[in-house]
Amino acid sequence: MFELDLRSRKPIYEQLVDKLKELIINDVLRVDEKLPSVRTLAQQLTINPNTIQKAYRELESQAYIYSIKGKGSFVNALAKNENVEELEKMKDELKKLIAEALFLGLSTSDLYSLIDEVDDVVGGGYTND
Amino acid sequence: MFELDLRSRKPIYEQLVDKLKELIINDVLRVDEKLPSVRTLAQQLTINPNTIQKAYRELESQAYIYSIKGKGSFVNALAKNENVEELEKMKDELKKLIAEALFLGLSTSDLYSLIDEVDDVVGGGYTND
DNA sequence: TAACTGTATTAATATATGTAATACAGTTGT
DNA sequence: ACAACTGTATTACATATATTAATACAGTTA
Repeated sequence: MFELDLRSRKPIYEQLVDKLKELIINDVLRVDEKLPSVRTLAQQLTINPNTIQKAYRELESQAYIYSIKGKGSFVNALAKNENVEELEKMKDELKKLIAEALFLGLSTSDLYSLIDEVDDVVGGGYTND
Repeated sequence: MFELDLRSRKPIYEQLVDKLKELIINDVLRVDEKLPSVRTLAQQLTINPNTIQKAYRELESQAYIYSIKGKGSFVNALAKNENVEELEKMKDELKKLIAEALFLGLSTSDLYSLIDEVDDVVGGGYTND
């Protein structure tokens, strides 16, 4: 399904969260699609089930997935704009990064291009104009 | 000078790096201006000098400051576009965040606005058109 | 020389991360 | 009902990282 860098200083569960978000965002994992079970994925990646669970719990708290005891974990039909808190965090993070990028020499048009580039990839299906 | 959240899960030295970057980027700390000494700042913030040093070392490795033994640490006259490696990292991070932001419901025009907003604050003096 | 700078090292401690083993509860298909 | 699967929780242990502490060395400055 994907690969992890076990030697990275970045915690495994964080890598997992990032990768799964990526798959969900890029529509590789579709709404209501079942994710691998905690134990199955742990076996595939040869890491501990608890670590998977930690990642899933984090994804659930961010409303990317939902879990049902006995059934499994599934991709959430994400309510756009519902997660106001997450969205504000996101904006703050973006501002910081943008300021830093401008400082390092990127131009505003460089940044515009970056947005368009990403928007093309994700299909633009998420914009609410 | 600034405040830290000692209870945060984010390491103190990382908070320090972020805050100091912010001050440098927003021109509060100017080129060649002397930063507080390791020991002074440690005393002001009531944290350990080693923690300050760790932050300063990180800032130095990212070319935001330079340090001279016996004299002090100073804001660097940052060579724009020089730090190619940092810039690529930056772009990758930005792409991830942008994809996530679009997914969470932000529109491309929301993101454009965000860029303009930040650009106004930092004065636009860093764009290389 | 005294008092300041950055830098380095070693040790002790606390917290975070990951593994391991085990248990409990809900679902599904036989 | 049962077996085999799901998520979830707990406890313990090992390891890595973060932080403090004490101390030392080297360069600068008045």
